Amino acid sequence: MLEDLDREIVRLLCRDGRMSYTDLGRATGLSVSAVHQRVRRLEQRGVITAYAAIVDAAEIGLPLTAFVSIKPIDPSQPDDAPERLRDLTAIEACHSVAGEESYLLKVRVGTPGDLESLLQQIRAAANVSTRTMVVLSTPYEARPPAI
Amino acid sequence: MLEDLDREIVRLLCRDGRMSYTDLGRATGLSVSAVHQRVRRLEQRGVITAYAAIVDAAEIGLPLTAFVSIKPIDPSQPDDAPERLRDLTAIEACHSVAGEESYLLKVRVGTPGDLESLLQQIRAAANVSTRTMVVLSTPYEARPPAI
DNA sequence: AGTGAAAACTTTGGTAG
DNA sequence: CTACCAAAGTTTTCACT
Repeated sequence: MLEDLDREIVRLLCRDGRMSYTDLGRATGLSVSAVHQRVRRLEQRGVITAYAAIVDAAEIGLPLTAFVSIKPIDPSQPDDAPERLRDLTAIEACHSVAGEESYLLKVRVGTPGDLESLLQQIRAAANVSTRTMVVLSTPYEARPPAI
Repeated sequence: MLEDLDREIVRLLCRDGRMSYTDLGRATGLSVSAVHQRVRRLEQRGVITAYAAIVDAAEIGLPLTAFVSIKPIDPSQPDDAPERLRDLTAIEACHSVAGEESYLLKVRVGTPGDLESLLQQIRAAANVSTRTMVVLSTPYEARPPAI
């Protein structure tokens, strides 16, 4: 699926997305231009999809995280909940899941009041019922994959 | 909580973690050194905690994502599940949650067989029962916060 | 696929407004 | 806090293997 050198490059960039090609070259035993070419290929193939700063949500005014699972109220309607919810930027992720409920959303807001109004918006926009798991603390998150 | 300029810098770096200080300066109207200093301060204050490449999990051999909620079998025992589970690198995130269950884990594995053995390891390591929501597809994920 | 080298650009630290 | 400068380092492209 992925060659050893590429795996190692991806592994390093998951741990430090700003690592320089010089350092990647040193770490992999490749020249700067060889690493550069491999990284570009990984980006083009869609293995690496983006680079991002990881931020402490509480520090940017979003101290309240929750997981919201949703269930259609009328299961005969077409299921386009992800598109209907796309503009609610408090929703960080939307996963289609097997089981009782149809989607699991991860949301981040500032206050319980914000969560309440977000849930109302979700229910109205997607015609769904919601079940909410409020996050009390996050021992760890966004750990790099074991590759 | 966070000044307008800092908010804008954080916003830009969440969208492109490899953006140069030169470009951040252009985007914010600051000089390179002013941006540089602000970014360093944001890192030191713990607002920006890391930079990471975002990777397509399927492309690196982890096509199966699941959310596993866990409940202690013996609620009188001390609750140190996060530490007991820390070495299971297939666990990407661990959130303490309000409600029926005590933690919600996000896990990534290669195959259903890997998920089965991971669940056994989770139950054995933390003395918990598990409930698993298998992810069928992910319309979106890791969207940058709305700040 | 890989290397090495040159030009353009970025980072970083000092100094000063 | 911000700006400017200059040295050191990095990125990017290209010719060659």
